[in-house]
Amino acid sequence: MKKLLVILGPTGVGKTNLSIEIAQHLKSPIISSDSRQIFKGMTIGTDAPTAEQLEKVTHHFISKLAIDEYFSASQFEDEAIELLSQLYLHHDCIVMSGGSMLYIDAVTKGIDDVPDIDPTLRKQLTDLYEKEGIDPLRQQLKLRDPEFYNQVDLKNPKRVIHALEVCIMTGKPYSSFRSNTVKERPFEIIKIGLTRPREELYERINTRVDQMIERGLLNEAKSFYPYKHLNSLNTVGYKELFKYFDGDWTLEFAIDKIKQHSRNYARKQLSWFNRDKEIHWINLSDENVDSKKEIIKQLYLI
RNA sequence: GGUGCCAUAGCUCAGUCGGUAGAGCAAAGGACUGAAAAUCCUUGUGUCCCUGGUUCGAUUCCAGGUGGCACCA
Repeated sequence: MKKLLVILGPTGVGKTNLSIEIAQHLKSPIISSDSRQIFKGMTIGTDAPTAEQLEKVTHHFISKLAIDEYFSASQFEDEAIELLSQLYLHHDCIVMSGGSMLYIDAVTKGIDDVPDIDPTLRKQLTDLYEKEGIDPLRQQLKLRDPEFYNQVDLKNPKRVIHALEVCIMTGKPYSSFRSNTVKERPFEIIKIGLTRPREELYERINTRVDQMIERGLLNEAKSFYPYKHLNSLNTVGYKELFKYFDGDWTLEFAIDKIKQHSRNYARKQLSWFNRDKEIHWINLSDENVDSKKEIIKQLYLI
């Protein structure tokens, strides 16, 4: 059976380099599961693979979209699954690497099919939320989908809005689309989680941010400043610099915030990954372990 | 050297008319099914600077000390 080797882990742990080594060893391309590296030009701020690294191994879903293009975890699922079916014609094992939790789950577990949402409707509901708060949205959801109303985090506007827009769009309760099942894939999935001691990870994140600044993150962010309202740019490393460009923050403060928010993101990723019992963890700070060999070993154990 | 003000959570500070204390930020933990680097939730014991005095009881009042800031010499 064909295999999908998923290499995941918190930001800054060292996924990119190790993934390239593994992919070269397996003669596999890399499918990136990163919701921000997929956008063109966001290279320094997302620490996307460099031109040199891209030359070593073919990467998919890197610098693929313009920053104003809509994309979702579900689209990623469809496109990645389709791509995999083609790649498996010539490969037995494909490497997928990245840290976007929902994107990884979309491919490995699947996301339920929900009809496309009309952007006008989303805008309407978002406007309503901004004008009148979340209460009217909750009330509507309670009427249209009492089941989901009882499960959802009612304080989270994105969840409530999304459920409601599906209800309105389809005339059916959102919960009727939720199957709560893991999709069967025609390939085996091996998940390798890369980790490091918390302090070490944070140190790496901090120094990486300083390096991004040296590599020219300011110019990169400045070129996106006119598009700062786009979802793609609601991203750590950019949104803080926009505050600096706005004159709200000093540069020093903005850089500290990038570090802080990157650390918070890493913590959040770990929190998500920790409940996935299928992940085989490798501690990259453990010098007694040859990480590459360990991953290859895991690949053939399964 | 003199005078005044300040000293409380990792940081900035509030407060206790004397009964051992609480906000914001930070931090930690968690949730997560088509925006996910997004969005949201939960969590506050700390020699209340030190020593002595008054008091049943002091972080709170008083005295001295130490440190910081300001002003006057």
